Amino acid sequence: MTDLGIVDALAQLSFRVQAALAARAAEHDLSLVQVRLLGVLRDRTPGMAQLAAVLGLDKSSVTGLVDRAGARGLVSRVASEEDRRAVQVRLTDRGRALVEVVEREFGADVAAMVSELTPAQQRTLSGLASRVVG
Amino acid sequence: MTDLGIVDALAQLSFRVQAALAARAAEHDLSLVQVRLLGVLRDRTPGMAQLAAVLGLDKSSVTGLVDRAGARGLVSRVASEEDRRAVQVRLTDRGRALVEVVEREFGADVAAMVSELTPAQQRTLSGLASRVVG
DNA sequence: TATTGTTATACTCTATAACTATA
DNA sequence: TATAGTTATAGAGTATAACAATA
Repeated sequence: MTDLGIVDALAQLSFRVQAALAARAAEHDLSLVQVRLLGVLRDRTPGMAQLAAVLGLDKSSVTGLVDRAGARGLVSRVASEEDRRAVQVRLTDRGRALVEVVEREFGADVAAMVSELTPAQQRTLSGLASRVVG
Repeated sequence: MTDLGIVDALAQLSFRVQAALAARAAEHDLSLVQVRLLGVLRDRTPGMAQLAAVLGLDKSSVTGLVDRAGARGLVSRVASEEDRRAVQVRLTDRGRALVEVVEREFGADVAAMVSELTPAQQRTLSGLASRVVG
């Protein structure tokens, strides 16, 4: 394949990767944002303000996001014990199971996407991408 | 940096790249989708149905998208001469100027993002990413 | 009949501003 | 006063279904 140049190559790759994730999410009636929400909650039980910071959203946006995920039984709000103003958002078992399914499927999509590269090239790509984001 | 593995590395990289594009777009009051719309129109004057196919949206969604871009003077609908049902969507001069600014700024962002890699590594990354999307 | 495009409707996602309750 | 969170409101983005006009 012709080299697209670093800008177009990374731009197109990012669209492909995001499209794959969005498509897998959509199969489970999730948007990209909902998947990000569930993903963040896999190893944390943040408050609404922390969640807003991590997701790069206004806290009022997160209210609706958590409302809708909660209505589907994927997350729950737990009252904080130290601060009576605060809540902690956590994954339900169902939410955890769902995010694990989506991640497994998405992982397979990415693997397929890079399957034309040799294993050594895949390691090189992984290492370079890791350095860029690290 | 620790190697994240190919899935997480590409996922995180794609979020970074998309976030950079969205941020640059937002500086000009554009969404990611509006930027994609303008980008598609740089070298084409498609009909609404073609536009829907390229963007992966329903044609009714494209109606609103083009309406809003048109209200800002970025695109225009031109009646097709062959088919009296059809329109052709084209960039206005203002739309073209705007998309060129955003692309230049975004290109600089990507360049900064990979600036910790050596030139040789950047070429390697560009080549591998190009092969994946090609 | 099939295709091109719009309209009506409903829902998600998002931000700003105003609000309540607690610190 | 400051912080945690919600509510009210408005607008963008999206899809489905129904529609009009043309092919």
